[in-house]
Amino acid sequence: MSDVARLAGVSIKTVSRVVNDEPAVHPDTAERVMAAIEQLGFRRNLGARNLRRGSTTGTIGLIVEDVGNPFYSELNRAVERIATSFGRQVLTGSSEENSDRERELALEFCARRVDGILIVPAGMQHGYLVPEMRAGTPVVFLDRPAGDIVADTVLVDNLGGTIEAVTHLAKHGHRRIAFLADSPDIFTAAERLRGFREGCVRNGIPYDESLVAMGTPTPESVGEAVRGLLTGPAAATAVIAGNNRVAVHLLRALAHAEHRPAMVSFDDFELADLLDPPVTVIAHDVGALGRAAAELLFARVQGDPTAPRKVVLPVHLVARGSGEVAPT
Amino acid sequence: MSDVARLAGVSIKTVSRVVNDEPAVHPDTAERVMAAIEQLGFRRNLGARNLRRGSTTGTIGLIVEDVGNPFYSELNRAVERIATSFGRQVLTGSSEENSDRERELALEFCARRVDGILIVPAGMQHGYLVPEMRAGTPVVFLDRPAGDIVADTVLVDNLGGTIEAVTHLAKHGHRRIAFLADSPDIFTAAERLRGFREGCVRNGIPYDESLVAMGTPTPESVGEAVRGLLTGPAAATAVIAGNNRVAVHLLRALAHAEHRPAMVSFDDFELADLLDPPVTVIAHDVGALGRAAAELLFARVQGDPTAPRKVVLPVHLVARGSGEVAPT
DNA sequence: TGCCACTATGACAACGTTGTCGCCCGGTGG
DNA sequence: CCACCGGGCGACAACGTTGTCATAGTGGCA
Repeated sequence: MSDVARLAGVSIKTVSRVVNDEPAVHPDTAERVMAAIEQLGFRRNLGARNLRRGSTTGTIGLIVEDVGNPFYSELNRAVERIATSFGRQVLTGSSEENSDRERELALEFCARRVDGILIVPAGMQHGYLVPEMRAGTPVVFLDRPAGDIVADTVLVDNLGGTIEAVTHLAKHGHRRIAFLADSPDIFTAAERLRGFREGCVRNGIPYDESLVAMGTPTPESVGEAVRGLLTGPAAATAVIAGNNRVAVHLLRALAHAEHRPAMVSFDDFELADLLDPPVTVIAHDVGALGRAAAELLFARVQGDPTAPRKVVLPVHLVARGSGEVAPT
Repeated sequence: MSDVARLAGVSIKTVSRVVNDEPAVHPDTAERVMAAIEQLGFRRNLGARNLRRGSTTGTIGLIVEDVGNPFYSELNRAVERIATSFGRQVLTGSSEENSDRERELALEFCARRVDGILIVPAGMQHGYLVPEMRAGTPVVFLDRPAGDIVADTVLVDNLGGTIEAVTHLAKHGHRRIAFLADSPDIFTAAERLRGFREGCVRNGIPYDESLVAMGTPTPESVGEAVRGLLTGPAAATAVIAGNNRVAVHLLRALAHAEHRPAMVSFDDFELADLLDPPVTVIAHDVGALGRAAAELLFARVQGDPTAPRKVVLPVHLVARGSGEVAPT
């Protein structure tokens, strides 16, 4: 900036005025300064600017499990849209379902003085965020709640959705329904399991623990669960996949099975409608999840002082075929 | 920091020493400072630190067309992995295939003094980056080349892959092959079209422009193209989808068709193997693309002074069924 | 003519850090 | 006893900006 000032024959303050479109600069001077800026390829240092002004940095942090997972990338996109509309940029990070990594990312974002943080928590302990929140960094949890602190949260109706899935299958005559999901350490999986039990109760189906398989979904783990739960005389006639990852592995495991169970997947996913049979899903609007959380965050950034809110977004069953077959 | 210093009864420089693990601090003093830091919830301001040290900011920028597109989110993930291994964080942005937006994002990243930029360009003019690059911000283009400047670039073999797709279909007896792709303004689409023509030539198939439909893929545009190209007496017996978006729309448009053409998709996509018939694709390793670009970027960040490199990654055909049917 | 208002500009401090340098003190060797 | 050394610490400047205030010049008006 001082180079520009020297070249234009003005003080550095005048350069500052020009780059900030402040009035009270003579047009001729402004032009000379612009020319110098152009010639030197000057671009103002936003870091220094933010430091001096003590204002917001114009960035927010987003922590998800895996930015490469279509579910989270759609979330990312929705968040980015809102952030852009508020003139902010997004720092993203993948926690990889590791609470240490989550913490590391969150604290680094705080050190960068992001204006706020959106977080799909991996861990259950968030006391580490208390000082940061008290220091004025708003935090909104999405898809899963905070572990041990009170904070803004946006969730989907995991419980209701899974009850609906069970009821749907029961309506089509199924009494032996298997439930495959991610590790119960993950809030959404635990909640959906709760919905599964409740759904069984409501439909007069005895809850059978041996039809439940939970754990980090891999092709192998899901394949093994399929062999265990869906074969033999006591085999389940229907299966609920607890999230989109499980569903994909499940579909692959079932691809070459002689007879396939009825199936409902929690989470919609691309091409579900084009499979044979098309997959019935409990769909929720991932974009809406991201938007709601981001809008809540920006309300906080702009000083909304109301008590922490908890928003639960609705889900709905999309019947496509895989869930509407009778037990064999 | 001065609050911490006051509370601990030391100078602010000593606090700085403690947070930086500098030697020459008495253990007792360090402990007092740590306690004060804990009590006040102090976290050092990375912006101020970077300003003072004049060092790198520990961030890189990534500009893609749409962070929500599975292709780009996988890229994002690969880039993030490398960035993490170099201790950097990633600022992401979606250009939405708009060159003004691309430029805006890139320049804002520069204003934030990112250590480097990875960009899937939307536009063809990149002169605006020259001052930034000269000022020391390395830029690596990926998936598509820079428009009018010389810069590091990592691409995939669009030409060879499409030739391979045509050859594969020709080998199965097809002579009337349709080509559906994104707008020819997009490098990859143009290049794949070139491969399509070259593939026709090499296989002794007359290139028929009326079998080519290009443009931003929407369900409607692809549906219309399908009606035009794949029906009637002169209908194509096979079709090549120019990218994953086109492929998905194409599959949906074909879902209820009475007889379906043979099909090959450029870009692999999730569940392609589970469709009926499974979709034959020209696959390339998106993760490798992201890794190669990010590694090249960090080599530049660390001062690699060699001439700009151009890397072309190989692609390979994965035969799954949809491309191995004879013309009807 | 004298004064005021206003425009255009610059000097300087400050944002929160860290690099440089120098000071004080206790111990060590001559 | 003194010179010297090194450990521990603080004062100060500087990074690149911008807010505050001061100043010089200009034109208008009584």
